Amino acid sequence: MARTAGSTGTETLERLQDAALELFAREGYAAVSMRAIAARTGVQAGAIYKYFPTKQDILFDLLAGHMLALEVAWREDAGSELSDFVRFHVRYHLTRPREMFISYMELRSLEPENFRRIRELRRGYEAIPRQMIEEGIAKGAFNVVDTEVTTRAIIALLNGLTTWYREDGRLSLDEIETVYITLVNRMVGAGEEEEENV
Amino acid sequence: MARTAGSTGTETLERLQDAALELFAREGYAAVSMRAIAARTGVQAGAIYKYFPTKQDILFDLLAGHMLALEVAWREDAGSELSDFVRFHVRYHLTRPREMFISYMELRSLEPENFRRIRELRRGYEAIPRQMIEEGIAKGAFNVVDTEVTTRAIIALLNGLTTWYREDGRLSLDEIETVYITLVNRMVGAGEEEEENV
DNA sequence: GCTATTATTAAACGATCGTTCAATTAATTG
DNA sequence: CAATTAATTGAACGATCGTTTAATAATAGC
Repeated sequence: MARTAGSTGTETLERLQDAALELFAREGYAAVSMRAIAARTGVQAGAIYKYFPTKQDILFDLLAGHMLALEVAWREDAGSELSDFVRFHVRYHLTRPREMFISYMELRSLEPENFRRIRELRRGYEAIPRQMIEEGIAKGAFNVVDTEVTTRAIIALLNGLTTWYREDGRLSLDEIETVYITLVNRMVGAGEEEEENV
Repeated sequence: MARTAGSTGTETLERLQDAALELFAREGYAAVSMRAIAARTGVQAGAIYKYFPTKQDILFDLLAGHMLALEVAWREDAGSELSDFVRFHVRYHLTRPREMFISYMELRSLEPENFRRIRELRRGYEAIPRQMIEEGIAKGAFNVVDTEVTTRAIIALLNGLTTWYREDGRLSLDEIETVYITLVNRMVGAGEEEEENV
């Protein structure tokens, strides 16, 4: 009942977050106990409370951290075309499938105030393709039947990656990226001649 | 501690299933207690066990029932075109948003054997658009970059409806249906002239 | 090498979980 | 109207939940 040999705060914190990420992604927030997270980390449940005040905070920190990192990453290599966004989104998320999965799967496990905060971050990020689509339409580069439905459908398509993508699958990241860019270009009715120029 | 006035088995069963459907959709299977389902139905928790041997069976029956009803409904008004399937899928699910939502959200809450059974039903249903896409390609009516990714993307697009559709939203069922048919036609590269003939 | 400080354990808290069951009443049957 | 069956209650079961806390060992600072 005391400090264990070789333990440091930062390392335990990282291990806790990774364990929680893995378990939340696989079994869902509500189905994962603090003891399960602790066991996977190699500590007792009580030790978690040195790092997180509540179980809810573990989830919130994971989601908020992901959304903030996502925005930073976009700002670092942002492009102006919708295809730039699609490429970025696919590439970023396929290398972080667990974060992507819980980020849209566990929204409902957030308490009201936490939910509102993550939803705002989400809206900010989704405003990027939304604006690109609207500008493309305004410039006459795109041709869509309904802006709102098309935008939502494209966002759903991109988020839907989480439901079928498996890291060990036969499909390469490059291949998925290329196909998704083509699909989105077609959905917005981008000029047919250069449609395949991805 | 006895039978209540006016109670019948079939009505209580229906009320239990509706309560479970609503709660599972809103809070998630793991976060819903038997007592919560009972309270919404207007009975005590113990009464549920006259109708379901375990909590897991409530979920399984809901998912299996939905998948079977879905297949029956398709067989009743099946078409041969991909757009027929899209129309059917959108229309069927938008009138049953809770069933649609838990059917793909709560797969992971199923115990292994139950999961396998529902996954098989799901594969059977998703084989319908898959085959339509493959046939369209074989006939030269469709033009896709990658059959597998395109098929998965279209299925994800259709299932993604659950993530943003709200019954009280401003968008009409007809409007969403029409846009989705156009989007899918574009994704598969259906002949441009008649693309908009939905 | 002593002293803080940090990290952790192990036990315990009350609450809630899924589930069981004997008792009991309402409805049905003959 | 009596006997049977169907439906439900309410209490209880042990297990597990998130969380708290006192004790204590390992580390870091001087």
